[in-house]
Amino acid sequence: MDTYKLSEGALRTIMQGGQVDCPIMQVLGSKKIATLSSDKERYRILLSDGLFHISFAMFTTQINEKVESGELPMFSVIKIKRYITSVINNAGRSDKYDYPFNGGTCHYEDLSFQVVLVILDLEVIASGDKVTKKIGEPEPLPEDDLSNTAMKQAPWIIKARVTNKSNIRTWSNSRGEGKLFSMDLVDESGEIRATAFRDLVDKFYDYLEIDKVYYISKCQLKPANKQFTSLKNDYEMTLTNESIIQLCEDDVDSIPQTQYNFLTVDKIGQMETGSIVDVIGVCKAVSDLQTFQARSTGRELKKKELTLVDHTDNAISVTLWGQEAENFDGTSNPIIAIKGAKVGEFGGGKNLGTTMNGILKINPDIPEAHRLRGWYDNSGMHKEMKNLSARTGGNFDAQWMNFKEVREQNLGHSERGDYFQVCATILLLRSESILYKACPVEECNKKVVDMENGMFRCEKCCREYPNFKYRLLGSVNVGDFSGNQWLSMFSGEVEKVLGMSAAEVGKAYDEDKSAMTEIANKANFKQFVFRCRAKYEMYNDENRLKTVAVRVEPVNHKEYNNYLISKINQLMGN
DNA sequence: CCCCCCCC
Repeated sequence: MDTYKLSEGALRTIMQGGQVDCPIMQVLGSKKIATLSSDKERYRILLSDGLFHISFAMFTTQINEKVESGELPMFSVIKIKRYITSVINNAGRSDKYDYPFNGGTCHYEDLSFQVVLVILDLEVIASGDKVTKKIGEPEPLPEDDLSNTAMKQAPWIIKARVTNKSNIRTWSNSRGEGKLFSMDLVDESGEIRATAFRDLVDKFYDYLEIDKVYYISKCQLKPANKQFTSLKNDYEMTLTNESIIQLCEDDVDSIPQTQYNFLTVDKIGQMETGSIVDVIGVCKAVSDLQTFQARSTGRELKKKELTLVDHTDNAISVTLWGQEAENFDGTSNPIIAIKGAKVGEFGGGKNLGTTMNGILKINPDIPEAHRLRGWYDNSGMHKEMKNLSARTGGNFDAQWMNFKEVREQNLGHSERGDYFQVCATILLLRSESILYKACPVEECNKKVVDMENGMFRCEKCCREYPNFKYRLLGSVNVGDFSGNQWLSMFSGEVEKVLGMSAAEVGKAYDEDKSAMTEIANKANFKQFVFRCRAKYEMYNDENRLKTVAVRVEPVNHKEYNNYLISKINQLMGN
């Protein structure tokens, strides 16, 4: 009689998630099993690798035919050419399980599952009729290994630490109303956000505590909206009626605490307004608590502004709100770590604000904090910082508007002018007086008088120069769906609109004085975002509204669409 | 299914 060498130990490797290439195994038995969802027959196979055996191997339907046609009698030796392991849910079996997990134990009463080996393709090495007996003395694969595998492979169970939990919030909009809370979860592999709605809030909110570790199973996964989270995960979880959450008190040290993706302060200066970032720095200064009314809601708001600095020698203002502001004490220059701070803009400077989803920690016990402590106490505290929140003056906060709103709101009466930005199309750029000869002095730009003797006189500098520089002056009619408006622009903005430098336009003029119309026409029907300052100014004894496009930029469609969407929501009363 | 997070 022939002897057959089986792949001893292969089952343990496979059932623990490992790979074995074409293992040789022996079929020790098969049993028809009832299936609810399929009308096809299924077989549960007792399978041996000579060392261990398992009783929950399965064949695909095609291979089942081999069983039925008698090609796989008991004791057959097979080469498994393709296989997968899968977890099936035995809900309803109501077994009590103590699942060993990462050295600890997890108790489940209502959750039961099984890892099965599904054989996709096989080759019969020897028919059982020929082999006729069990090879070796295989024992059942130890339960511990299986349970571990089940825990690791089941996509619907995680062991994670709750690093943040929101307040319960209610909402009401056209799609309905309800309440919700969300939490941040962290395990060795990463982080994810989970949200519970409506009655699941009552079911789980009090049970879940920040910093504790839980087994969480059977949640829905959906793509995460990156706009609203700084967590590094493409998905987020939604709790369902099936979800099971179980406190885990053993072996929780291996589950990490909050995971940060810190940006240094200098980098925050380059972030777009509205982005969500993690930051760590030293609280160099803190304002008093300020109380004021929100203009939009009339609600009383409380805030504290602190100045955060780091080893890049940059400083940024961070606004804390409400309770967090009231409780904050920055007198000892603590290290502040914030996960999920929102980048804002004011007067051309950048700032940060804490948000509902963010976490603020004071003097956290993490390496970055210790490094910053050392840096600040040794040298940082004496250094001069570049303040990213400083108002640059050239870049004022500008509300999105359309021209109808500009007209209706009667802008231009304030001392420093009223700023707005509008997405509009150039209808006409006047070609007359578009070009002028300006003082060659860097910062002057005053129009010079041609002395007709090769010299150019600047009235501002009270000097004559042998040269001049060309500059542009724009008078442009721009329109959107609601109206149009004459704007004036200085040289740099006209250059952007024309896609030509002032020197190039000047050269074209020198070569052909009639070229200006054609050049000005290049601007027509181009679309830009015009950031404008409207201000009433006296002109020939007449108080006239002057609107200057202080900055012309290509349309940032993402930002503009966000504005339009919020506008639509407003109109719908959301 | 939320996603408002405020002010100068």
